[in-house]
Amino acid sequence: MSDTRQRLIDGAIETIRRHGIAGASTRTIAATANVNQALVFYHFGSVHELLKAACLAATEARLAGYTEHLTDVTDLRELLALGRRLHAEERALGNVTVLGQMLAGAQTDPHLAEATAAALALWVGPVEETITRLMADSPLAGYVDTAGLARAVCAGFIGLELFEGVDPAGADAALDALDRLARLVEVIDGLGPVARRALRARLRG
Amino acid sequence: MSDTRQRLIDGAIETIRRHGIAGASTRTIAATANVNQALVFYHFGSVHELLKAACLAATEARLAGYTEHLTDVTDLRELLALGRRLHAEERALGNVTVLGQMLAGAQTDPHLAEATAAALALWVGPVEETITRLMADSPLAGYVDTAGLARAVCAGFIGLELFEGVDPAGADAALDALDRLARLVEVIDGLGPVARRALRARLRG
DNA sequence: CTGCGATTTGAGCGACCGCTCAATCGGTTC
DNA sequence: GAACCGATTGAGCGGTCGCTCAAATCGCAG
Repeated sequence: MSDTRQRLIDGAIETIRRHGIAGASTRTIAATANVNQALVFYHFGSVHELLKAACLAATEARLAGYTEHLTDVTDLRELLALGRRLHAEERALGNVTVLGQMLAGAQTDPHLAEATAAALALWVGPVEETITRLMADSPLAGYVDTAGLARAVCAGFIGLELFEGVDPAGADAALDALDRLARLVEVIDGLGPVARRALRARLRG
Repeated sequence: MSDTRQRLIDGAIETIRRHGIAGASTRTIAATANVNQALVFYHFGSVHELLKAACLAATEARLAGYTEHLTDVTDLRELLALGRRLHAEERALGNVTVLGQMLAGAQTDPHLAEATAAALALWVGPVEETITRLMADSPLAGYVDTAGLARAVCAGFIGLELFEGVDPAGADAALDALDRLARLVEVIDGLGPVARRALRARLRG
């Protein structure tokens, strides 16, 4: 891996964090990376390819210290707290969430859509595994599709990250509310055998 | 209200839907509206002001047939189904969700952030009222902050709308999972007095 | 040192951006 | 008809965009 390539990717990530996808031009990226602007095209061919590589790298870096912690999670509230901590770190570090910018751009840019789908899969996969594991001995197992639930959780976090940029207090209140709901599920999981049977019957009926 | 003003706003909304916020230039907007480009600045002063007006108008139009239906909603699943229907209509109509684009842009553009906050408030308010009403006689009343819950719901929908542009099947699975969860809450709300007391005690403990 | 391929550089092309401006138009008033 | 005024027009300014290109520079094999 060329040194210049890596510096361009790092510069692109930082530029997206500071100015959003729309503000990530080849000139600002190159300036941030302390590299000649024409090298973007020598190494990546187009600004799209650089952005794709940068977005994937940003997602991988973001998830690097996250996926391994997922295996330690023992209940839903911990999963939520882990996401919340990561979310706060991301916010403190770089202001703008890269995945949110990618998703918004992906709505109209096929190049970005491809990279975004790949980045999302990197995130959704481990979350789904964790949720499946957590729900294994819950009365809700088999009742809620874990794949759908994982996507709902991830989508919710992305929405909240975007929310945070406009109404930080509201986003915090939303996270508190979700924490309460997670506790509710925890309580349900702690039900005795009689109550479990009753609940499952009600859910089926 | 000048006819030209309204046509520019409509053109701006359509342009954002088709090309995203980043692709909504004064020239494309004016062309879509069949209006001279310079009139953007005569009527709105700047492209920012036009986008602000357009985003607010889009949100109002979106909520027009929605808020009134909220008063008919009698349980959480209906609220979800209503959001889902609106979401599908939006997608069928214009490809790109305007609020999602606004939120993404608002992360780095203060002008847009102001308008986005206003638009969000238009949406969150009625949802919060509805949720508060629905939860009034639930065992969960007072346990979950309705303001936070409303924001979580709205943020989740925005995340899902963005998700839909990249992975439609995944977004659908997520909505199905949320529907199941809503049904769970419904079951909880239908608990008898003994079970309610037991649940509340567990939630407190 | 010479030659050569890989890398880097600065300049610049055409296209589009937000925005300005003098000129023009159309309706109202005297 | 003349004077007036809000609305509209087309041209164009300065600036940034993605991208190209010939020339310069570098590390290395012969």
